[in-house]
Amino acid sequence: MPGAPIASVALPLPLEKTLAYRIPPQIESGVVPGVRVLVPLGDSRRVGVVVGRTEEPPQLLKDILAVLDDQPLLDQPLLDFTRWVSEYYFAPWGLVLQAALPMELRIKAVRRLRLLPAGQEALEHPFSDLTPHARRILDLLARHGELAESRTRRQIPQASPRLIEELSSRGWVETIRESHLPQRRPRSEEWVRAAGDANPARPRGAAQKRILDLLAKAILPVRLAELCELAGVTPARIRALAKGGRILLERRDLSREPDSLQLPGEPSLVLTSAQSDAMEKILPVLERGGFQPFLLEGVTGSGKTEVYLRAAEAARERGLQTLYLVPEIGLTPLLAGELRKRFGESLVVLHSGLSERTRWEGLRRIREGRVTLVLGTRSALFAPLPRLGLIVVDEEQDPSYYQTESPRYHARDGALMRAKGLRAAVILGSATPSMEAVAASRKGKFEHLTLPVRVQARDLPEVRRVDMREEFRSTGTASLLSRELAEAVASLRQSGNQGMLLLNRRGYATFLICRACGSTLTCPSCAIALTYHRAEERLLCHYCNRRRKVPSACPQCGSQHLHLGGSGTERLEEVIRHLDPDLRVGRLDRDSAKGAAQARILEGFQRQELDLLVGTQMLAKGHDFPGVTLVGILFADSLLALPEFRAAERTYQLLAQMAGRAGRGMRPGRVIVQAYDTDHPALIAAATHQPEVFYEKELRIRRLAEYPPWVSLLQIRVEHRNARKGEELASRLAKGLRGVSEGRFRVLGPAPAPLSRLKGMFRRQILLKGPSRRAMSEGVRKVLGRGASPSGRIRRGVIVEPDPQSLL
DNA sequence: AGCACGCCGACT
DNA sequence: GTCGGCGTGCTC
Repeated sequence: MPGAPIASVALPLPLEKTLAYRIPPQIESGVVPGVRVLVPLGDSRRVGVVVGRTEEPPQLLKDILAVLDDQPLLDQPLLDFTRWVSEYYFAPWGLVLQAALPMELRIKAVRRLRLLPAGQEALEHPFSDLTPHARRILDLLARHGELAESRTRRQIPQASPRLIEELSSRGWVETIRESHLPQRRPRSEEWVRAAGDANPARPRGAAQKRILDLLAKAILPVRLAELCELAGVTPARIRALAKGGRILLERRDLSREPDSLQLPGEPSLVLTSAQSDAMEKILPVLERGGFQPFLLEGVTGSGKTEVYLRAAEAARERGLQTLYLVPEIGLTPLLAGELRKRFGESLVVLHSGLSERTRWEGLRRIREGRVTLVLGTRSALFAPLPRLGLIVVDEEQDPSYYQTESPRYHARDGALMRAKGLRAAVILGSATPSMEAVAASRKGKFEHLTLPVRVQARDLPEVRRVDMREEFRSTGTASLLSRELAEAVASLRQSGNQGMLLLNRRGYATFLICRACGSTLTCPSCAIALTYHRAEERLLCHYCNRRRKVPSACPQCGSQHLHLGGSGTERLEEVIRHLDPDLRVGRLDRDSAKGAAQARILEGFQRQELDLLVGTQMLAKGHDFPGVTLVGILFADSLLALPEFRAAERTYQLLAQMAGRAGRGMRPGRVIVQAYDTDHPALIAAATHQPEVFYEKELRIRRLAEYPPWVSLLQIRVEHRNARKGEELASRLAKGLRGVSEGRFRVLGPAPAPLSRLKGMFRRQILLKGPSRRAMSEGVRKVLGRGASPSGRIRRGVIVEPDPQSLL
């Protein structure tokens, strides 16, 4: 059959290549790039995305079974962008597409089991040689007739694939394969609005208050799902409120969604002169179009958000859409409210916490083209906006823009690339920019915009460094809190001020050591000390989450003299309670702030029901707390001990952010930084509010040590259950890479990773360093890619990370 | 990813 | 002697 058209289809599997399928004539017109198709693969069916057409047929091809969309889900530029991400980050194209269209590529392959007559007989026959497990399975199937394999396994855990295979080969049961495509054609959705009640009833409970507050802030009606999301409540809660008549629920027919209303915004704020200057740089770029990145540097409270919003409004006036990326959406309910006010229904919020349905709905609205602004986290980078003219990346230095699991990508770098392809503008905003952004603006690649002062000219807090070596020498004790910090905490209550203490380790004690033999309790599957959590009374591994009881004697030598060493937030909380039993203390870390608890703690603090909040770096993010006048940072230099080239940068950023939390109200703030290495540039710069001092020094260090932004890095990590085999593989790869490097890059290692074993896997790493990213990628492709493994299969246990964010 | 195939160690 | 681990190849 010559001349039959052939489509290239990317499947959400770890495949290096796309697969080719014949296009049956009946569906030919529908098979265009960007639509999903159902295709046969092996003996199952999969959903893939058509990425193009090919000519030469390899040989026997299968037919596309069905086209699943009337319209492409991705236009050509977006498709091109996903291909770039796939190539740059060594991630299978299909997996990148799946990240761009979450869930929609998944097809449920279900295996059902059915009892055959022979099986029925075997069951009834008294002398059949049925094992007890087999009998239970057949019995179950006899009762149900037919059952999904997963349900069978849930009821009878022994129903292994092997056993089922055996039952099937004996002709007792039959396995039937089915493929379910998720059906989703939502016809309507529910919206919530505040009842225009003259005398609104008082809210009962925190949840109700949150809901009503959010509604009041939003002014316009809000999607039910979105409100649930923002308030952290279930729809049932909101429905209950609606029953009471305090809010109104309305169902909207989606096929007739009204054009977005544009309400007059608030009387426009007067911009500071720095904000106006920034706008004057940005507006002409939006006017004439073309790729142009800006680095908008401004401390917390300097008004970056207003610049983003004005730029987005300007883009809207020119018929362009804006993508607004934030590190975490949970921290920005106020932002969402503000955007809703100014963009009304032309705003879509996208993030990974949304239900599948809500997200699908958001994507559908985006594709329809009436959306002018998308607010979202990392994965919103792939929002299918057809007229994207501006991308905002707020807090561009935030590590959560990097996705640590396949497909690995950096949303900030991706944003720059996507904008380049579309000839759009990018605003990267930060109070504490990444070294990369600073270097790029020095080189003139980014236009540097600065918002130097806080709005309303509030003073920066005084930052005091306390040398804990000195403290130990003078007091003779190793206390968690220096005298100065302890006093400051103790005086909080009478002054009516609030404080925050940052200690970047959760749990009670960071290790359990045997006084007799000196061994520390480590996780059996990770090369890491177990942390003692007092609330749970368990030892916890912070990497694999394994937990175990606290042994009463040392497993090594049997001694009972076990000592809890190192302090985490749990112990800090205890120390404070001891210091001042009347102080109202809250704790914010991953243990205390699971789910809705986080909002509750933050709210309690905001309402001044707590005097002091202790916690991990979760404290550094989040809302404004005007009552905070004291910020304490314990072990401020602890990150610096890590073998990480970004340690100083992260330390500086954390300290500067924390310092920004103090004194945001009218009262002056005070920051106490406790450390051993108080003279480190990161600490000095943060203490003296002189970012340029830090950046200058750090840039110099990075140049000497040959680290980004001066050179590019590419990390290859080999993970293997067997240490020896992992090492062999890593050595082979390193050798291969040296063979192809031709002096264009250096190959360091293989060496054991600093975290040498995690979840039972031994980890080794190879680091490539060089001026050209492309040269390194080519080298890797030569050694790992199609040439090395003709199958196009991606090697298991070999993780390629371009521009690694962390070398642990 | 899931699945089949083929190769070596520790059990009936 | 086989069961079953693991490494490798393949899916259009």
